[in-house]
Amino acid sequence: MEKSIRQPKQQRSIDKKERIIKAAYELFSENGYHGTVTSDIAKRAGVSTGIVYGYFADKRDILFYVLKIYIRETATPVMEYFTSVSKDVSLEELFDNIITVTQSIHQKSANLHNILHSLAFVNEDINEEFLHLEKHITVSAAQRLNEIGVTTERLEEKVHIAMNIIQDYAHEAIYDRHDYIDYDAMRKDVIKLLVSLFGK
Amino acid sequence: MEKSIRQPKQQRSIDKKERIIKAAYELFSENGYHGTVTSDIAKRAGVSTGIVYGYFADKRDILFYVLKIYIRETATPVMEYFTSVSKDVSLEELFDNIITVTQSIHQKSANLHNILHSLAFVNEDINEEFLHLEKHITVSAAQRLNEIGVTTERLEEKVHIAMNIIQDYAHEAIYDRHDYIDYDAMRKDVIKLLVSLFGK
Amino acid sequence: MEKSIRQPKQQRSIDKKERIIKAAYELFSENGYHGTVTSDIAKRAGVSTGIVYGYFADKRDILFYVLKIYIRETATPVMEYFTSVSKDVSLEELFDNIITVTQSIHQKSANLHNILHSLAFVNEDINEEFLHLEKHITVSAAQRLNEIGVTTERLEEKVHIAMNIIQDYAHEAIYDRHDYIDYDAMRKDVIKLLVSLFGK
Amino acid sequence: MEKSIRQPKQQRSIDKKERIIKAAYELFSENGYHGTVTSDIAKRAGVSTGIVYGYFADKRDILFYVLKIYIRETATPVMEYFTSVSKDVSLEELFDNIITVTQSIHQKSANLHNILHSLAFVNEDINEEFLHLEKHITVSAAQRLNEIGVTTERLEEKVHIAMNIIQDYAHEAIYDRHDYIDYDAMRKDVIKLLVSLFGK
DNA sequence: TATGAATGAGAATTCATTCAT
DNA sequence: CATGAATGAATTCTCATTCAT
Repeated sequence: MEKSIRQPKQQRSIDKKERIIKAAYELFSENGYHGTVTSDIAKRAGVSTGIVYGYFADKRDILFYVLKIYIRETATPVMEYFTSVSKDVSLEELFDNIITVTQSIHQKSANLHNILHSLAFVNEDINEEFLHLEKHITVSAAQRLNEIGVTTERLEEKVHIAMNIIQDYAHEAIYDRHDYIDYDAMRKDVIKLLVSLFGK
Repeated sequence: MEKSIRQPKQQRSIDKKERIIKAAYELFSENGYHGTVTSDIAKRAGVSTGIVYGYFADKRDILFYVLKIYIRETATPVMEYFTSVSKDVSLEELFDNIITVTQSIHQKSANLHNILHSLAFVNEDINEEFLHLEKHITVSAAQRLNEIGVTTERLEEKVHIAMNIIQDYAHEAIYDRHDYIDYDAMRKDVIKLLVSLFGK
Repeated sequence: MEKSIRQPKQQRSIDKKERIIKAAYELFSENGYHGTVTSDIAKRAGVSTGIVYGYFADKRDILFYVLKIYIRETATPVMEYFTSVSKDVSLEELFDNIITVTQSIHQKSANLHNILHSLAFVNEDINEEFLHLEKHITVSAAQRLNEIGVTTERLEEKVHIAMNIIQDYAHEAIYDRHDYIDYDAMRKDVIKLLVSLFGK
Repeated sequence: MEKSIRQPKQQRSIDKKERIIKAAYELFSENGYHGTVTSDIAKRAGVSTGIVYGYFADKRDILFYVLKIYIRETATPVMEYFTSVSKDVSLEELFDNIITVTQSIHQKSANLHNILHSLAFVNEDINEEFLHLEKHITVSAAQRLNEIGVTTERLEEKVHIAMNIIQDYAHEAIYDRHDYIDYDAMRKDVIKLLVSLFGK
């Protein structure tokens, strides 16, 4: 007796499915996965509890869709910047812009970032998805850097390091807010460091 | 109706409290906070379910103690290394050793690391604790680096950056295991980068 | 706010109502009443969920119609045999044939038989229907046996007993399949017993 | 993370487990399995909903225990009668007594009988249990009849037939209550028939 | 102090039935 | 008449916390 998940064809239904995902996205960000109950998702989406299970197999399935949105939102802006950037951009400018983009992403979803990452430990599917995302970004970024003239060895390893540095900075600058840290000064150090990472 | 949490004076009681914390530490690492039920903590600690609430206000309180242990275990080895290291150590050697130490820490508690960090979003107390830890390490490390002869400006900002790089590397090297990444080569890049961060 | 159940006049509608009953019949047989969900009935009938409630008051109402079909299918073949059988048939042959007929009925609806009977306990209407069916068969059979020359006293009581024996045998022979029972030999015993029940 | 079902050692606990089974027994009899909700079982047993799942894996597990009680209650009195009866009892008396015993059993659990039997169609475990019960009774009864001097062939087949006749009679006499049937007269016919089944 | 059985509020999920289109 | 998405009450089961012993 298989459970059939509605495949929304009508625009109205698509809207509804997306409203549910959006509501879950917000609530997971605010209260975590375990701190969010399905009926609240439904309520915020403006639908009944029942219909949630018309669109999703279970609560975890909703999480999975949220994860996909998160990944899309995370990856897209950086990728777009990479593809749009001129080949003779300076490394300083390149990283400065990437940090800006990354920060704006973090602004809206840094909570979710950690929540999803911590779930990745318990859930193999989520972990897979993150690994895949990282690979995608790393490979693309490495290729693009190469086109831009970065010819250093072990480009992928360096991209990984760079990604981490950028994300950590973006994260810190938004959240941690240690009062003894000057985040603007720190940003300059970060950029200088990144340049030295890829420079000769 | 005041709820009095036992302040264990007897050694037996101290042992018991610590056994509970240890059991929780392990189970939270293995299954996450929400994947761990209190009775299992009690069982692993070899005590009754009820007595857990003699030593802790509630489940979250246990988490808090686990966090403290985690922080102690995380901070101590690095701090110890710093205080024991000779003043004329090279930056390469210094960072190489710190990475080694950090990796051995992550080896046993990387799961918990993320679990705790994701809970920090929902729980202000936990967040405070992490901020405090970071400050402590940053300040101490900066001071020690200064003694060693690192005289660069904005030392604390740089220490922050360095901490992040080291932790990310340790984390990646243990978990992510992308097959297209050579983690030993990456390590060399990381060290070089750290040296360039603090070097002139 | 009267809920009006459609009285289908159009042939198309009659078909549809019957398709629903048929689908329910099949699904109740396969999965029981509680194991069948209305939307599956609709799906198998090739109609929408909603229209089911155009033809039936509620799920129980469908069951009631299924019951009627079941009763018709159960009673008809035996009754037909009785009316068609020659007056000078031997009791052996008579019962042998009735067993054959009963078995072919059970073949297709023995599951439903039990499912309906167990629901009869909870639902008075269903119980009534069964009592009525039994009465109908008993009276008709008794009369026919009389015509055939069976003149024993308390014919109706004996018919009841006979009905039970035949149904149990048919049921056992199809389902129970104890490996220590020889069902063909058993059948001979049953027939002999039935003959002795009505014989002098 | 296995779910541990309490194995009650204390008498108090045993009482409680049995109270739950008893409550379920009654409620299943009254309203069927699907018509009974777990919280009602708890309520009637005078316990909390939660503790029910301390003693039973799930609702179906309770059913299984009820089934075992039912089977014990059903089998025991007949078996006891068989073992206690004198070897030179007449078949008339033997069957008369068995009918009496069977009737008293049905008096209290005829509803449950059908409810369980209908669940047996959907649940293989329950079906197994019933087959096993039938085999047990059949074999024991056949053996005992043999000791009493019944030497007819195919004894087990005949015992099966007899069991069915007796149970149907007991059931009818209690429930059906067709007004055109004289159940006392019917009883005499049943006994005569049973005697003729085993007699020479 | 210690036990572990007991509590009961709360969470996920289902499904008969309704209703907007 | 027909559709099938939507509703929401009801149900099973869990687990942090309490309490009788």
